Amino acid sequence: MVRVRFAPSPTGYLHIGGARTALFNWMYAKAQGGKFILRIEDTDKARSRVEFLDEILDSMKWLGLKWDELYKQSDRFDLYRQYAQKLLEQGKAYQDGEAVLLKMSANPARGWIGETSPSVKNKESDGGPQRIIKWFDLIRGEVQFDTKEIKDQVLMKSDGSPTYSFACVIDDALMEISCVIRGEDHISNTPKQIVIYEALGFKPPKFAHLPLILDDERARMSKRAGAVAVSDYRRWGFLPEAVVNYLMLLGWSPGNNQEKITLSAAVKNFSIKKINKAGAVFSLDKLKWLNGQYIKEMDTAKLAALIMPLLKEKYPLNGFGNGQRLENVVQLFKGRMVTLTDFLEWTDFIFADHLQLDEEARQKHLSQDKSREFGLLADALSSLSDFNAKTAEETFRRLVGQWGMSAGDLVHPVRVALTGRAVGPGLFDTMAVLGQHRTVERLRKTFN
RNA sequence: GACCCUGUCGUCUAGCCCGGUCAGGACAAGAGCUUUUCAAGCUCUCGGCACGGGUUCAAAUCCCGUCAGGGUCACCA
Repeated sequence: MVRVRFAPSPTGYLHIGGARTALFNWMYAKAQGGKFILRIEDTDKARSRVEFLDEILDSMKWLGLKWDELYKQSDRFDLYRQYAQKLLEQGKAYQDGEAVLLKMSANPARGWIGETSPSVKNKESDGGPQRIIKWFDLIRGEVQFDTKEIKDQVLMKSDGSPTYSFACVIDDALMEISCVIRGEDHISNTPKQIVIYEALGFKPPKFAHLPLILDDERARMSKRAGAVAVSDYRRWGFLPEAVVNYLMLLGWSPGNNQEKITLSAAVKNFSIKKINKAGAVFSLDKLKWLNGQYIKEMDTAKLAALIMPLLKEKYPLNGFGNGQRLENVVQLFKGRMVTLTDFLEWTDFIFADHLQLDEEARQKHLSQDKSREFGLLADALSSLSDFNAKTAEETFRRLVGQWGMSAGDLVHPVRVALTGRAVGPGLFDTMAVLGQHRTVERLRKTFN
């Protein structure tokens, strides 16, 4: 039975790298028909906070990574104490003040490793029992460390709480984790933990160490390098499907040149052996591109439903009429949005109380007086009994033709007059979405 | 510094295990088409096997070395 776990510590928000670790664990569990376990490593009481726990859980749900079992290490302190006591009694650990340490080197007491593992080659060198610890990493192949690199490790801290490695080993063993999939930054923890497994008499699980996500400087992504919290991406208007899709492509590939791929399709294709060894630089550009693809292909009504709460937040007093009108606006901007928040930025001319005129656009397109044309166009448009993009365009082109102007001569000034900007979607679709009343009104007010 | 991990276009990657297809795709960049603007879309272009030795008829692929980058060295996780 495949059982994997993701073990975040609630001392900060869910990191984008952590999210990818969770994702690979989740995909592996699903691909193997196993269980995905979420374990909260809150042994550091001083740094752990409930707000962070809530945020992590929220982000996991948002990403769609549901867990089968949930544990908190703070509920299990008795367990860790019992195992520490056992090691003490067996002489494999010793006490230093209130802390409990695992015996490893010659000092203060000769190592137990040589005695309990007669099969391995022991070599007396600088005073300590020495051997090579190796494991077959599912991603990296064979990795080995010399025990002389490992010092006596603290198992239980002076305050009675377990250290990371001790709690981690006990939990992974007791929760019957079959494979530990975690970041590359844990490689050097692995031999230390294998030693603890042995001391406890547990069989170590398989290990798979994921490459790290790097920043532009090729260093591990950190808070100071920009956005690392999953919740930041959510707030900026990224879709969970896009974030998940992007993250899975960092260090893994379905192998068929497919870039846009759903979680369920990825699971079908997933193989831990196809995960890369080298760190991957995070590219916001590519994430944005993917997000834009998801938005373009999303059902308009669904997209409108995602945008509605954002609009209500920005314009608390606006009623937004019926859903159909919002859908029309969404339809108009869908093809050009990269994030959900782009929509808010571009549609203020529809939802805000007052039109904001971009100064540069005004100077470029409205500096010449076009009050005669605007007035006649407004009259013609207001007399339309069926006002829509098609009839507005016909009216517009007819007048422009009569005046011997080219369409462009009037299109740009009118766009600025209606939207406040020089750029935007097609003018007649914009008019349709703005509505007859406001279109006419803005045309009449522009030069008066 | 010690130990460990890694090295294919600027970036993410396919290919590597089982040597032989102009080293394929995507993002970004550049050009064009389309067009009432900006995007989008479509087409094209640019650009890479870190370096040096081997092995071999043949090396991105196998072996060795060098260099470069990263990670870890807590009573933090």
